[in-house]
Amino acid sequence: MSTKTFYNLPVQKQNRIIEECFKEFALHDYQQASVTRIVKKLGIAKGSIFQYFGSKKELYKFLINYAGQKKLEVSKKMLESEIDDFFEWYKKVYSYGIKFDLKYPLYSGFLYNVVRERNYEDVEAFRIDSKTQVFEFIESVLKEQQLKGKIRTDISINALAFIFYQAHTGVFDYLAYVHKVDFRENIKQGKPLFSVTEEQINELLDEFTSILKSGMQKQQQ
Amino acid sequence: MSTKTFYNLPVQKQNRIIEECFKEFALHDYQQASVTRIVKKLGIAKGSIFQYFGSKKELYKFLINYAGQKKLEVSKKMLESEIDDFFEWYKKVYSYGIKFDLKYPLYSGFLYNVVRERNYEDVEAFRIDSKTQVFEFIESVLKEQQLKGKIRTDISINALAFIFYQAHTGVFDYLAYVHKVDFRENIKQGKPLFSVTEEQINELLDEFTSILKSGMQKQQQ
DNA sequence: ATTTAAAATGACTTGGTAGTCACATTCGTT
DNA sequence: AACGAATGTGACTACCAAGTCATTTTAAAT
Repeated sequence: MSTKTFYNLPVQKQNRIIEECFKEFALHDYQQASVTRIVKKLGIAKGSIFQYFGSKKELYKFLINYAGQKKLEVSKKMLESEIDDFFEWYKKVYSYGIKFDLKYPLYSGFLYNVVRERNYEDVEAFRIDSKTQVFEFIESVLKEQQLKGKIRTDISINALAFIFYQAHTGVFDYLAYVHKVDFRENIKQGKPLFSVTEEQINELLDEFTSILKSGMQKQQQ
Repeated sequence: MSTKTFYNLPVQKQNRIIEECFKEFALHDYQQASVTRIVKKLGIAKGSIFQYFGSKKELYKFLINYAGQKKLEVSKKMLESEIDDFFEWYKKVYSYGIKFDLKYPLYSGFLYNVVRERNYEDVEAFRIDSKTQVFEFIESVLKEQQLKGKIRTDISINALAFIFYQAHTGVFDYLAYVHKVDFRENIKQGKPLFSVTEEQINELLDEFTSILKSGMQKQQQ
């Protein structure tokens, strides 16, 4: 299915449609998201959206690529930069993630859902793909750091990468929990997913980094 | 809705029904799980299941309580025991979780789904409840350990509790990832969720614990 | 103004769901 | 055996979903 017809649309209409789709898929998982509801809200015919994207599944893929592209744009420079101090770099990765959320709350909310999507029959495969990519990237960075002697050699990179991955996907849950934020409500109202100050973010990052760096155990004096 | 009629059934039939329900809800999330499919597989009338449990939602709640009860049974002694060495205790908590899985793979697989359920309108509330309970338990243990001087005082218990919670719910994902296990396939075939040796489990626990205990940073010699 | 191609439309099909309820069957008690 | 209560049944309702497609509308080209 080509999205030729869609791209012939006036850019403004394209954006309206995209926004509404993101909203629907940010508020519901794949299965519960309804194309019928999207077209009703947009006031366009049902046939149109299928003309533009072919099927619900292809629409979903389109949105993943679209949001992924935006995310890449924001974090590209950061990902390419040399890693001097690993933990400082790691903090930066986080804060970029949070900046992306502040800039594109809808895409961020959508990706939050994608990562947690568990609809095996239909779309689990895309999710696994993107997970593997992120995972392997983390692994490669950690291996490099281990070679440089920055990381203990008696723990498996696998386990470590997993902790990082978990922390990475879990940071939003943590913020939601601590600051009692209701993502869905904010998405509904077109607000940013959460409102935290730069300070609060840094505090959080310092804590997480410190735990991972030196452990939680009280040092003997 | 009372489950009186259900409990009047021969125990064997009760168990058959419960097993099939767990299977359905372990293989699908709340929304995609189908009562129609359950009754078809059981070869009983649709009306019966509604007579037993009232509604899909109440059936779901019943299953949560049922599996939760079983889990409690397995881990009760462990949870009540004095915490001598925290990290050893923590390892025990994990291994009990894994033992529960080996003993009751179906319930374990079901609870895996419950924790990840994101169907806000219907059942998210139960999930939040159980999450808060686990979370607060972890927090209380950590606070106690901090008072005993076993844990650094310069990191927030909140953040730490979150890492533990994440690790707790994530350990199955990790095992699935590392050992390339397909939970769903195993559930379908009535097998345990995964087959790992005691050794492999201990290795894993040692790694995770070690990272959390002393951090990932290479110590200066 | 006419022709033609592209785009928009929404009633319709197909297939799924949870839940209902009038009726049939079974079971325990007198 | 007869009665009455408890239990089992499955066709049925009401609903909503994705996707289709003959028809209409719009826009562009001649």
